Amino acid sequence: MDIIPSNFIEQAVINDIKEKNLTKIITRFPPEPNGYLHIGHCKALCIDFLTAQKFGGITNLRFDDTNPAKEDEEYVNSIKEDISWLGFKWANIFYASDYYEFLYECAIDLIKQGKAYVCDLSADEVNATRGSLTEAGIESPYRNRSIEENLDLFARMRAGEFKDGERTLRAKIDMANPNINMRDPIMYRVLHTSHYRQGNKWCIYPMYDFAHPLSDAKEGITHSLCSLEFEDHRPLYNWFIENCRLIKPPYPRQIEFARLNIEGTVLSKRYLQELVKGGYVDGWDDPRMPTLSAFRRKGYPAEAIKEFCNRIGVAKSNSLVQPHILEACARDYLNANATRVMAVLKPIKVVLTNYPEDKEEVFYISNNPTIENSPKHEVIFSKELFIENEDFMEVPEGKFHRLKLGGVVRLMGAYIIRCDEIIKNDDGSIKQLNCSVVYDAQEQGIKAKGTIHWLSCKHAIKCKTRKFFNLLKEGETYQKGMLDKIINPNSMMEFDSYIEPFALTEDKAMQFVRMGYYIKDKNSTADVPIFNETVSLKDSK
RNA sequence: AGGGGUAUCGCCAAGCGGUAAGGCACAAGACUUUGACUCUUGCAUACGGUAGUUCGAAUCUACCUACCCCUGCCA
Repeated sequence: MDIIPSNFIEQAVINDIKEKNLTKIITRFPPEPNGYLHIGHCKALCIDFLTAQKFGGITNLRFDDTNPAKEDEEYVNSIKEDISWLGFKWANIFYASDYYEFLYECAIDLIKQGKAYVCDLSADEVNATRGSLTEAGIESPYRNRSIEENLDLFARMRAGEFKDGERTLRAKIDMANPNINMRDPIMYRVLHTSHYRQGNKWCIYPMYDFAHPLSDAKEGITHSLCSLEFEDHRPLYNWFIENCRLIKPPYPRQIEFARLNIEGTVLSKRYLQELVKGGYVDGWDDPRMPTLSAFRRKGYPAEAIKEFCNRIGVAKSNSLVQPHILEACARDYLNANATRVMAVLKPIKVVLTNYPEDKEEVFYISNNPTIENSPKHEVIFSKELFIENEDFMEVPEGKFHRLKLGGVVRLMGAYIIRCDEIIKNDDGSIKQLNCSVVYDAQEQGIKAKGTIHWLSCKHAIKCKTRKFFNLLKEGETYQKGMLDKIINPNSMMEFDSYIEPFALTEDKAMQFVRMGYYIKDKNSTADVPIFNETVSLKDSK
C-alpha cells in the first residue's frame, strides 16, 4: 500500500496488485543451463528476487532446459552455486524439463482447438515462407490439416517415427502479422538427442516461446521479468497463455528491462562460451571473465556486486556502464569490512643503515582502522625493507610528499625514516635506497607529511600478483568471429610482489592483498583490481 | 506492411503539468600513521529537434531525427 516504487517494474507491480487483486507476487529466474552466470545475470537476479521481496513475495529458480543440445549438469550446478554465493534464496527449484508432459498436454489442447498444426516443411522452407521484415509470409500447405490428422501426426512425432527436422508443430496464428514472431511460430521440433535430465525419454522438444509462458503460468508466476529483446515476443507469450485452456487466470505479465552492458567486456553467455571453448581464456572463472565465478575468485564481495546492480538502476534505455562503478562498490565494501594487510606490489629495497644488523621488532597494526576497536596483528620490522616503487621519487614533482632523496616519510605503524642515498644498477635503475631511522623525530619536531607501507624483506612472502585490464581492446565491441582480433593481448600482467605472512593465516588472503591495492593505488589504473591466487601464494616463498 | 522500443550532465539514473533528485567520474579545499577513508564546496537556465496546447511543459499533442531489437526447428 505504502510501498514506494523505485523503478518502472515496481510501479507496474503496484498497479497490477490493485487491478488484478493479487495477493502474492511470484517471480522467477529462468536461466538455460548452457553456461556460467555473469554479472549481467546478477542484474536480472536482483530484479527478480528484490522485486518479489519488496512485495513480500517469492522467487523460483527455474532452469529453462528445453534444448538438450546445449545443456549440461555442470551448468546447473554452477548456476546454483553462484546464486547461493550472491545470497539469494529461491523458494522452489524447477526445471522446464519436468513440465514436458504438461506442455505436451497444452499442445494437444491447442491442436484440438484447431490452433496448432503439424507442418512438414523443412527448416529452409519454413524460413523461405516466413516472409521478410516488410513482406507477409506464405501460409504452409499443411496449415489446414484436420484436427484428427494433427493429433495422429503429433503423437507419432512423440513416438519417434520421424527424423530430426522432418516435422514440426506450429501455432496457427497469422502469417501476415507484422510481428514475425506471430507468423505461425514453431512449438515443437523433432530432436533425437539425449537430454541431460530426461535421457532419451523424449525426441520432441518444446521451443522457448511455447514453453516459457506456460511454465510461468503453471508456477503461478505473476511477473515474468526479462530483457528487452523479448518485447517482440510478448504478444506471443500472451497468445499461448490466453489460448491454452489448461491455463487459468490470473495470468502472468511479462515486463522487460534493459540488459547490462559494461565497457570493455563482453556480456553474452554465447560469446563467453566462445572465449572458453576457443582457449582465449583459461576457463569460466578466468579472472578476465565477467562471470560471477571469476569475480568470486578475484575476491570481489558478493555484496559489492549486488550494490553495483543497485546503483546502476533499472530502466529500458540501452546503456553502457563504466566498470569503475563496480570498482567503487568494491572499494566501499572492502574499506568498511575487509582486514587490511600490507602488500608491496612493485618493490624497491630499502636498507636502514643505522639499524642493528640482526635486530627484529614487532609492531602492531590495526586490521581495519575504520572499525572501532578492530583487532591488531603483528608485523615484523628489520633492517632491510621493501617499499612500493611508486612511493619513492628521485625527482619529486608537485605536492609529492612520500619518500624522496633527503626527505622523510613515515613507515606505517613504525618509524619515520630519511632517505640518504640512492644506489643504482649499471643501467641506471634503482638498486636500493640507503635510509636512516629518525629515532628522535618527536624530540626534533620532525613531522612526516607522508605515510607509506612497507615489509621486512626477510619476513615477507613472495608471491605473484596479477593486474587485469579490459578483456577487449579499447573502444572495440565484440563482433562474432572477430575475437582474435579484438581481444586485448595485454589483458593480464604479472608481478613479483610481497605480502605479510599474516595474509596466509586467513582464507580471504586474496581480498586482503587487493585491499592494499585499493588503499594505495585507487587512482592509478583500477580497471580491474589486482588479486592473488591462493595457489601461487602457497606455492611461493 | 514492416513491427517493437529508447532518447534528461562524461557514465548510469530520478522525474508522471508547477518551474531539473541521487550515484559514479571529475575539480578545488579541509582532515589524515597509507595521496586511502571521511568531510566541505563546485559540476544540466537545461531535458534529441521543431512546432503547438497551457498562466505554466522534461512531463500533453503533432511532425521530424538518432540509436537498439526482430526474418533459429537457440534462449
